[in-house]
Amino acid sequence: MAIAKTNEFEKEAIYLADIAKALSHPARIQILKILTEMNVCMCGDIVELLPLAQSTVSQHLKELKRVGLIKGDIDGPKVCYCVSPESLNKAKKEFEIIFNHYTCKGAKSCRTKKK
Amino acid sequence: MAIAKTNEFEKEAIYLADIAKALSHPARIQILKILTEMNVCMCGDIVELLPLAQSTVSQHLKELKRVGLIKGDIDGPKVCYCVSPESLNKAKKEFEIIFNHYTCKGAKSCRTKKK
DNA sequence: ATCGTTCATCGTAAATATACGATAGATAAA
DNA sequence: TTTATCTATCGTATATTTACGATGAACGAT
Repeated sequence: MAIAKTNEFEKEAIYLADIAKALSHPARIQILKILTEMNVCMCGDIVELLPLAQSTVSQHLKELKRVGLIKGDIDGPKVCYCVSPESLNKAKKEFEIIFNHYTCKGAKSCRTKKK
Repeated sequence: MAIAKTNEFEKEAIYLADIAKALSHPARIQILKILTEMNVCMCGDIVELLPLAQSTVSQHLKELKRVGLIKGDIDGPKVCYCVSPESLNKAKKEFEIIFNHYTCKGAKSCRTKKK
């Protein structure tokens, strides 16, 4: 990537991009779905539901944990995963801000301003 | 990436992940913001507002175009970019579905089911 | 026809992401 | 203590992303 310029952008943009990155793989979207639909949260259960190896699923879980969207409680040899309602709510609100902001104002097409 | 397993996931998850990927870089978040705040849409304007070379900005614009979040109208030697309200709205609704779905149901913590 | 402007694309380099098997650590059960 | 189970991490291979400069294509203006 040559030299990452990540730090030269706006804080809000960096936060949103980071959440979006965590959501940018189908496996991670499905993991979020699984974690809420079943309230069983074991890694092994998820592995059975996805076409991926255990180690790969573990990596995806780690990425979701990194941004705080899920939590993992150690329960003996198992780890019990669940979504974090707080951070999911925060992300929801942040995304609403861009989406609403942009959809409200952005209706004017380029075509209209051709001089 | 070894062999991409992208096609073995659910359709909705693939779509959402793809939109999220397009939003997963601060530059692209800021581009969306710029395109709606100013209704001037030239690539050159955006280049001046971001710490990136023209060719890099062009690549980011291409990615946003790929998923349909923005459109580019050719206007002589210039290209006039603007957001696509329709596809932005669609993305907004899809994200609401996961976020609402997940935040409504997912409140139960792992801790509660320890047997 | 030539020049300047605007933008996309090409070529390339380096960083990240994705995926797997193998292994290690932690705990429950025997 | 030994064994089985569950998960994280390591090492590794390959694909993708990010970034830049250079070049090329399209157009307006001279």
